[in-house]
Amino acid sequence: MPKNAFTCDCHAVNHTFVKKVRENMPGEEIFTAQADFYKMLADVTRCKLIYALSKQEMCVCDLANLLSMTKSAISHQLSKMREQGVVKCRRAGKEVYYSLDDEHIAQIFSVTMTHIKECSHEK
Amino acid sequence: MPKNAFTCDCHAVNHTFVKKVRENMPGEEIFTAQADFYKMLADVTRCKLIYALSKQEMCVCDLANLLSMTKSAISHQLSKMREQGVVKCRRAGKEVYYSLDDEHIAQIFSVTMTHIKECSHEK
DNA sequence: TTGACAAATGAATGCTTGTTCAACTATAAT
DNA sequence: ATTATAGTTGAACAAGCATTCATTTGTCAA
Repeated sequence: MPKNAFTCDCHAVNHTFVKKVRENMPGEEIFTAQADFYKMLADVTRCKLIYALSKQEMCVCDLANLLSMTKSAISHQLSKMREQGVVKCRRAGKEVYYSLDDEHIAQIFSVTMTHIKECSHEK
Repeated sequence: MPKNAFTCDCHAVNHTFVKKVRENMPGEEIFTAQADFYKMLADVTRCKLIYALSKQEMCVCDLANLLSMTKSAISHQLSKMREQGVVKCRRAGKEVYYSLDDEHIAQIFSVTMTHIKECSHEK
């Protein structure tokens, strides 16, 4: 059953505005990809991991030690990040070393850091 | 009870690496703020709202119509975004018009868009 | 090949969060 | 005042997700 036989439940719509915005609006896939990208960054643990790996290639043990977390928790997060192409890994004996696999991330990261610091000044 | 009497459950730790990274590592609050910021962007609906408002100031009705969603759903999201300082609003008669309240966001948004498009080319 | 340890994995658990529904407030028009 | 519509809000529900626990795989050393 189409919940939106009418596009919305209201009448005070400025169709000129809507049409104008809709004109060059990216498709659903773009927004989904965008949201997914931000989801990958939207967790304290993953933020710390990205920070750490931007400074130094490290193995799971190192990261677990650095963040005082279990290897399992770290490994779960790293595997998600690997799927998304955020980090890459190489095996060296028993250890697996992780590093960043995306130069854009560090860039976006630093812009955000600046933003955060500016905003905390304002308040 | 301290879950980490030992900092982690492993022995193969390169303490030089850990020490080096820990040295200038930002505090917990910074990472929390950062993750919270990304959380605000990590949703398809909010991405669309930010896109729309970056093009045109609009009221809840317009946005509900544009995205084919209920006013309630839109309003809930906008109120979260307002708390975070992402959007601001002004009342005009019965309608409430929303617009972006943070110039950094549009910037980060466009960097990400570029990133997304580049990555989709690679695959 | 056996033991030890790094890392990965699947299931389970508890917390977070987006949307819906229903009720409510605010404004304008009659 | 009453009615209609824009918008907000709180509770409830379902879906998603981070961590834990137990188990398994991979690699090295004895």
